[in-house]
Amino acid sequence: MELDERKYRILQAIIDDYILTAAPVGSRTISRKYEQKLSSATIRNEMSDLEELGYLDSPHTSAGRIPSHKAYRLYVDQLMQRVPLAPDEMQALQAHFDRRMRQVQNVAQLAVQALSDATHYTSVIMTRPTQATHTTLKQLQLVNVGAGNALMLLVTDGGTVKQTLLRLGREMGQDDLYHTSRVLTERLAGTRLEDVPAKLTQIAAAWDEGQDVLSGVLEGVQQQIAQTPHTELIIGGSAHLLSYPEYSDVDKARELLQVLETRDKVMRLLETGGEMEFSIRIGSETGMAETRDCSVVTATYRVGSDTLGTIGIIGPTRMQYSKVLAALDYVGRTFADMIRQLE
Amino acid sequence: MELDERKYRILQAIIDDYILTAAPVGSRTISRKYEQKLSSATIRNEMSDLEELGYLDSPHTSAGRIPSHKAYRLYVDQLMQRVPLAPDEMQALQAHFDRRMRQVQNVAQLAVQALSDATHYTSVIMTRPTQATHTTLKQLQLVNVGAGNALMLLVTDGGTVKQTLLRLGREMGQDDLYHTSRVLTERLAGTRLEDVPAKLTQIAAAWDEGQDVLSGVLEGVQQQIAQTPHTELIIGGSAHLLSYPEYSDVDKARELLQVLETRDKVMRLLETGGEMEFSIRIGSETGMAETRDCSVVTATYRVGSDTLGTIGIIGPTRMQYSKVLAALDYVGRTFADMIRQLE
DNA sequence: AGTTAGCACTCAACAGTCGAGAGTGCTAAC
DNA sequence: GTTAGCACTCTCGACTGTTGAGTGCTAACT
Repeated sequence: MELDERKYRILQAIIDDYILTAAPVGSRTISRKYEQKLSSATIRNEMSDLEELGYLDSPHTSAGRIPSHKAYRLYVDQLMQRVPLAPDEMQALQAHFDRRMRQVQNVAQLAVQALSDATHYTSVIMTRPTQATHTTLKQLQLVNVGAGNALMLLVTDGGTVKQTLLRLGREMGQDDLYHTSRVLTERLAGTRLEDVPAKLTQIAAAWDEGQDVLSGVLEGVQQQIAQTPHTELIIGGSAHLLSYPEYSDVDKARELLQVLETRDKVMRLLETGGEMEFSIRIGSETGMAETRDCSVVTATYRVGSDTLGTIGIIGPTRMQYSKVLAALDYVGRTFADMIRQLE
Repeated sequence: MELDERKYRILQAIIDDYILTAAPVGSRTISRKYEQKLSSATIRNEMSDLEELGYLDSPHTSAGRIPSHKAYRLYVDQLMQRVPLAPDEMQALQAHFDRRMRQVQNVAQLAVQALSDATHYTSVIMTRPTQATHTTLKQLQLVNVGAGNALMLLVTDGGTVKQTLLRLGREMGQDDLYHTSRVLTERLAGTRLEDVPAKLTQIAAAWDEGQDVLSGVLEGVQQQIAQTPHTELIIGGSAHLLSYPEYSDVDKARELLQVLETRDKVMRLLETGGEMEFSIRIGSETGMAETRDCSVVTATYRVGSDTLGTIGIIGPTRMQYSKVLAALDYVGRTFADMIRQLE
C-alpha cells in the first residue's frame, strides 16, 4: 500500500508534534490541533495503518505513537518544509560573527558557538576534509631558537601552519637557516604534504653539505605528517545534550559525551559519503552503536571548488530538522564568506 | 573543645568511608569496619560531638553523617596520608607518555588524558600562567603567501607560535619580507609581548620606507595580543563527571558542564592565589557558585624557576584526595620532564 | 568517668494499591 | 468512508503501610 495524501499530512503532523513535545502523540491531539475536519477515530484508523507500514511505533498499548526512523527519513526527504531563518534569528546569528577574526581557527570557534546557541544542539566543525591528501606545502621556514634547536614551520596552502621543534646536529645561524629554508621551499612548494618526505630524501641525495640538517627536517616533517591530524576539530555546546529528555538517563548521556570526547569518533560521524552539500543521517544511519538514537546533520562548505571542511550538528533523532538545516546553511555561508575574506 | 586523638581517628574513618561509598555513614559502620574496640553507642556520642563542632552534617535525623567542608579541609591539611602511587598505577600512567611528542600542546594532551584516566575525574591543563605578561617575543617572521598578503609568525620564548594574516599595502617579495623580519626581530627580540606595540610605533617613526608594511604588522600584533589568549587550555574526561552520584541530577551536571565549556571560568578555577605547588580548594573555596559542591585540586609545574602552567582536577568534594595528589604529582613531574627535553 | 546495652523514636526508601487520564481498537450506526 | 460510543489497557501520581538504618537518651556496667 502506498501512502495517500492524507496519510502524508497526518504523518507530518505527528512528527511535527513529537519533535516539539517529545511525548507520544495521540489521535485526539492530531484531530484537534492539525486535522480539525477529521475525528479522532478516523485518525486512529490512519495511524493504525501507518504503524503497520512501519512509520510509527507505539511504546505501549495506550500511549500514542512516536515516529520511527523510517518516518524521519521520509520526513526529511519529502515532507519537511525548508523554511528560511526568521529575521531576528538571523540577526542573532550575525551578532556572533561581528568580531573580525584573522585566523581560521577563531572563525571556526565563532561558527560553532553561533550554531549551538541558535539551535541548542551540540555543534561540531571540522576545518579540513577528512582525506587531507590534497593539502600541499606552500612554504618551509626554519627559525633559530637557540641551543642547537630550530623551529620548523610548515605553511600549507590552506594557510595553516604546523610547527615542529628540530634538534639540529650543530649550531646554525639564522642566516644559514634562511638560506636553507629558501632552497627547500623553492623545491618543495606545491608538493602534497604526504609526498614531501620522498622528495626530501631525493633532495638529500644530491645535497653536498648540511646532511644533518636535512635529516632533522625530514624527521620533523614525517612526524608532523604522522602525528598532527590535518583536521582541526572544534566542538561546542555539548552541555546542551543534557537538556533533552532523551538524555535524562545519565548513562546514555555519558555514553554520548564520551563519543564527543573521542576525536576519531567525531570525525567518523562527520564523514559524509557523497559530495552532497547537506547530509542527514538518522539513528542507525550514523553507523555507530553509541549514536543509534541520534541524528547527525552535516553541511560541507567550500571556497571556490575547494572543500574546506564540514560543519555539523548532533542531537536526538527528534530534531528540529528544518530549523537546523536553515541555521547550518546560514552559518556555513557566513563562515565560507569569512574564510574567503581571509584568503 | 579541641579534638582528641580518638575523634581524629573517627572523623578520618568517616571521611574515608564516605569518599568510598558516597552514602551517609552510620555509627555501626564505623564500629564494625574501623574501630572494632568501640561500640556503636560510643561512636554515636563522638559523632554527636563532631557534629556540634561543625565537622559533620546529617542530611536528616536518621541517615548517618556526612563530612562537612570543614572536615575535608581538616582532612587534607592533617589527616590524609600522602600515599605514593602503586607501581601498577604508575606503569599505567607512564604508558600514556610513551609516545615521543614534539609539541607542548600534544604533550599536554597526553597529560590530561593520563590524569583523567587514572583518577576518573575531569582534568584540565593550562600551559601558561594566567598572567601572561612575562612572555617575551623571540622572533618575528613574515612569510609571503601571495596576493599581497603575508603570514606573520610571532615566536615567543615559550616556543609557541602565533600566526596572523596581514594585508600588506602592496605586493612584496619574499626577500623583502626576510629583510624586514630580520630587522624587526633584531629590535624586538626580548620585548614583552604587551610592550611590542609601543616599541613598534617607536620604530615606525624612525623608519624611512615601508610604513604601510609596518602599520600592517602593528595592527596584526595588536590583534594577536588582544585576541589570542596566551594560555592554552585542554580539558579531558568531562564525561567522567556523570559517573558520580553527586551529578545524577541532570541539572547539576549540565551546570557544571557549562562551566567546563567556558574558557574564562575554567581559567578562574585554575588560578591559585599563592606560590604553592599544590592547592586544594573545597566547595565554596573555589569561589564560584556553580562549583559550590566541587573540589578543585591544582598543581603548578615549573621548568627551572619558570612557572609554566597549571594542571588540575575537578570533581565532587567527596574526592579521593590522596590518590589525586599522587597522580597529579606524578603526571606533573613527567610533564615537566618532557617539556624540559623539548626546550 | 568513660563505655555500653537497650529501647523508643525518626525518617527515607520501597512496594503495593487505587483512581484518574490518555489513548487504543472495535463495533455499529450514519 | 466516517464517526460516535464503549470497553479495555497502560502509565502516572498520590497515598499508605512496612522495613531498615540510624539516632538520642537513659540506665547499668567497669
